[in-house]
Amino acid sequence: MDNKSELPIVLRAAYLAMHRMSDAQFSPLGITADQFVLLATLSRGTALTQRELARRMPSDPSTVRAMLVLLEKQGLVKRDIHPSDSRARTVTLTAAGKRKFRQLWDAGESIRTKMLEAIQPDNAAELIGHLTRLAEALNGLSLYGSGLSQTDKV
Amino acid sequence: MDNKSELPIVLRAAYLAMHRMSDAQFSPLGITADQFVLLATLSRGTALTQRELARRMPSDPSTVRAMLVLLEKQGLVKRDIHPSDSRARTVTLTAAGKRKFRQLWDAGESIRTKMLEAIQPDNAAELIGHLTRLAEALNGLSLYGSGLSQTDKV
DNA sequence: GGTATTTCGTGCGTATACACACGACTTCCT
DNA sequence: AGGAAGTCGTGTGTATACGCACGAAATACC
Repeated sequence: MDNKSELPIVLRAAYLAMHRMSDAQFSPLGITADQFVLLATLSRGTALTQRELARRMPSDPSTVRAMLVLLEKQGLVKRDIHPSDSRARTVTLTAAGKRKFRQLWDAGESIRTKMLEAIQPDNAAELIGHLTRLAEALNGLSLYGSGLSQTDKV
Repeated sequence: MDNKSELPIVLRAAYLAMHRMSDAQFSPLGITADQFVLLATLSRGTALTQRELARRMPSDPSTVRAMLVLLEKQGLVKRDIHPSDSRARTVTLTAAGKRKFRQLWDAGESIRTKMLEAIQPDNAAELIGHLTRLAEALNGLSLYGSGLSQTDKV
């Protein structure tokens, strides 16, 4: 099988493996891998709208809503009405949410370390570059460069 | 954000982008991205059991079962009782399944090309190697302590 | 200003992903 | 042989992922 055919397969395999391991690692804390991504995204941006949160994850707005409902039940996030746009709702981490995220971050350290070691740390920057370009090409737009409110670090 | 923290994020972004794009591309043919993976796996192995099929995808046996039920309804796969093990069922592509897979393969060519171009073809082998090692490391990762649980399948 | 368009969140439907438990069957061990 | 242990497929439950359609509200346009 040539490279062109194999690339999608190994990309899928690597992601699913990471996802499974993350789910298992976070499970004792009552959080899924995807919920961790949401919390992490929230921890880096304040009072995001659901739409903007979905764009940054990246994920679908209706998926994000379902996740927020569950996280709200656990008291980890809070949804308020947007101050200037009554259609929108702003999402923020609660104190419990921030605390939980710190625990999750620590719990995930072993996975991040394992990943970095697997590819040899020297290759990380390059791999990240490739994956980023891959995502950009497939999305047809830049993940970090285009459009909307772009107020934080890149 | 350092490399260690960013790698999981871009891996996720790249996979989801590929998955979304594939779903959109295959949708006119009535097939999902994951169903394509299943059909592709079947096209490379004859009379696999559901378990073996799940292992190769890789995916969960119960997920594979649900997918097979749908694909069977479409007449693309066939499930027979295993000749020597009455617990198991062997799965094969029907003629319609093979035909559909060829169409899907062609329909997916543009995505594979786009992916290869995004990373520059010269880097493909290296990227594949990194992702493969990533998946292997994560699949063999023990949750408790420094593990020695090994995946020792063929 | 008033209307057309766009955007936001919601709700619904389908398909994955995986854990877990269960019954049926096979294999292993003695 | 016969019981114990492992394996296969099934069924159920929860959480994503995403498309689509809806009502409400903001924005654009004339």
